Amino acid sequence: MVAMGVVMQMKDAAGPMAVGDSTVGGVWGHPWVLGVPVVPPLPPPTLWCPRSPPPLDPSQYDPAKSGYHPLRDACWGHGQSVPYLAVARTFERIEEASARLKIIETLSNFLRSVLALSPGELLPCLRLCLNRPGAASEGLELGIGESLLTRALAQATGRQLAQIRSEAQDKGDLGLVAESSRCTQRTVLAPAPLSAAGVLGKLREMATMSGNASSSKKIGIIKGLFVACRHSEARYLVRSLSGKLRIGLAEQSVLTALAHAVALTPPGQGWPPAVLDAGQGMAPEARRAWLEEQSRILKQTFCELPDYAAIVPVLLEHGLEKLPQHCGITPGVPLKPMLAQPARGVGELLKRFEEAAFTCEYKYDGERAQIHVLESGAVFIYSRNQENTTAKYPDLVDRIPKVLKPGVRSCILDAEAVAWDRTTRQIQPFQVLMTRKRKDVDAAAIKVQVCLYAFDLLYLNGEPLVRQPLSARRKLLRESFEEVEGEFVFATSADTRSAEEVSEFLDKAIKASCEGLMVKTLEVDATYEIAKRSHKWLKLKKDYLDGLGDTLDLVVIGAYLGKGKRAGIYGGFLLACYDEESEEYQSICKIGTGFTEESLEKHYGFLKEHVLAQPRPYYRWDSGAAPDRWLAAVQVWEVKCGDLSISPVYRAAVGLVDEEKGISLRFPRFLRVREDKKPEEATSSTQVAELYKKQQQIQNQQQAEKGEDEEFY
DNA sequence: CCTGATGCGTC
DNA sequence: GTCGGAC
DNA sequence: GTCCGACGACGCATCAGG
Repeated sequence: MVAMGVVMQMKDAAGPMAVGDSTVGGVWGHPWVLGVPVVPPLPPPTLWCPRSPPPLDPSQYDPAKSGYHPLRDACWGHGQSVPYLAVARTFERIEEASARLKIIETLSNFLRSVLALSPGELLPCLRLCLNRPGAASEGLELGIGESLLTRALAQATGRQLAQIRSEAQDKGDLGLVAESSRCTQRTVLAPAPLSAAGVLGKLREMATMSGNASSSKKIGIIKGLFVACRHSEARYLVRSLSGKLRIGLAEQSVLTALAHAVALTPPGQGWPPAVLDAGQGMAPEARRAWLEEQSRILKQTFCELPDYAAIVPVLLEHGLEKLPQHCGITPGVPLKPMLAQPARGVGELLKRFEEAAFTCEYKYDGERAQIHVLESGAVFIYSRNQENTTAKYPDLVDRIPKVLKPGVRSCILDAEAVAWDRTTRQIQPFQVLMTRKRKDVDAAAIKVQVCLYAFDLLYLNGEPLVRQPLSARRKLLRESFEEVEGEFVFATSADTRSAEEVSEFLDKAIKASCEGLMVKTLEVDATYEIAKRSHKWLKLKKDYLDGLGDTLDLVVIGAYLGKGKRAGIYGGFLLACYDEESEEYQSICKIGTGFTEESLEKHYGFLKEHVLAQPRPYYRWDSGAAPDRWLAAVQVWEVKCGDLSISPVYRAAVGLVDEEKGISLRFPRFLRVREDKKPEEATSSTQVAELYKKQQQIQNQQQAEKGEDEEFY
């Protein structure tokens, strides 16, 4: 019954906001949005647009050309569906550029044509550009990865799987393989050209498929799309399916481009549109400032309502200026969370905040939880990325009403959900939290308890609080909730001023099983306006500080071929510690960050000379972490990490902490080559085990166990 | 029915 | 999550 | 400072295949 209730609530809240995307016709049919045909009946082109030139050849479409004209330079006609090739051409031009302004202008040009010619397809076009089939809260998953995609490609081209795989490794991009492979699928008739909306429709269709044989059905759809691909379409289709567009375009640039497009070529003008460049005649600086302001409006709205399905129809009907009147924070709809930037030391921190008053809070090692309480009493929980995690936390859903003080009718709360041991009354490691079930959780069967650490209040009783400073939000937070130990408490904080106080508080946080501190201004620049700056807060962790945190000296024993911008060189490496007892190198983690481009090139040049046909007999590893290339143990690297963890796949220090399992590193990054160390002088298994055991979290846990034992005897 | 591989989310 | 590159 | 895309460990959910 409880689960049922949750489901009902979710449906209710889906309400007006979660518009969703209706499937947009067939791949090649006319687009339908919200069940209404978006193509109005039109007289023949010659009658309504006498000077309309024949549409440009889509393969020549160039949204990056200077002086772009949304109608004349488009490659489709008014009311026609947007060719997928226009999208692919746009991606090509964007991929070629590295300057963001150029990228934004190119995308904006394409979107202006969509606005002028086929506004009903704006949403699917945006989704393709973002490479998301739907809003995060829709929970759509393609369920397509490299493996499935490679199989589909092999089938469509009639080539061997191994051949596709090896070419993909060489090129570092399955999309390029697809583009250069001839499709050998037979078709009775030449397939009709792909439309943007049609491709998105297929993506959404695949995302909703599940159950037996769903993989082969998906492969069938991919093959069908692939057959119809022309020019660069295959490249971007495959990249979309693999989830990595790799063209240097993502959310922020899409938002800017959309704002520019809507501002320059306003929707809702009828046909033919009178205004194609509303910025025409403006002085360059005035035009720049105006576009900047338009973009700010859209971004602010998007942060409060990150759902294009809700925003786009309003944009089309009312324009950009009036958008905030129609779209804003709504309980039940997740909003973008404030993020934090690393601070490399207390000094940097004080310098960044200058004279402004700030507060330090414990940084809890759990999962971000944005908790919505609706007027109806319904409770929803969202993750940092706006995924709906309500079903994962029925215990929290039940708990929230109990901690609300009288008079709180609706609110949005920012908090961290942390694993909590009720017996020892202690915080548990992140790894424990992750073992909770995620779907259809029965509150009565929960094994890992969770304590909520609340640190912000974004909405209260019908009023958004995001434009108020943290001091005011925090006051309301503390006034609106009742603390219950181990269930719902406010994040421990200290409104400090001096470096010494911050340092002391950091040590306290670590002793309390936290990762470090979050540092936030209280009054100055202290609003929760993500659009203005998404990383307003600072985070301070031991491992950010030079000379602090754990570093290990590890041996490179394997390498992985790089992808994307690391194509042609190694993109990651397998590291090992040295076990003096057995004289083995035991795998401990992979590493793929901390390198400059230059150092990566160097590593490739040096290590490719040490490739082995077989791993050495004295390498100990698990099939789950086998590298593309085995390497002779010739070089030691200094590596920094966050925590050390018990690992299901790595073998370091196996038998020392756990009988079966080895140890691995959380957040490993490359620091430098240790030219002065021989491989046998690398960090030993014993040392790894010691590092594991000396972690504060583990110490605290063991302390608690000891206490339990004493009580027992 | 069970198991391993894969996908995708958390950090 | 961390990090470096381009702007 | 912002934005983006390389890459990390790990665990649940799902599905193909034995």
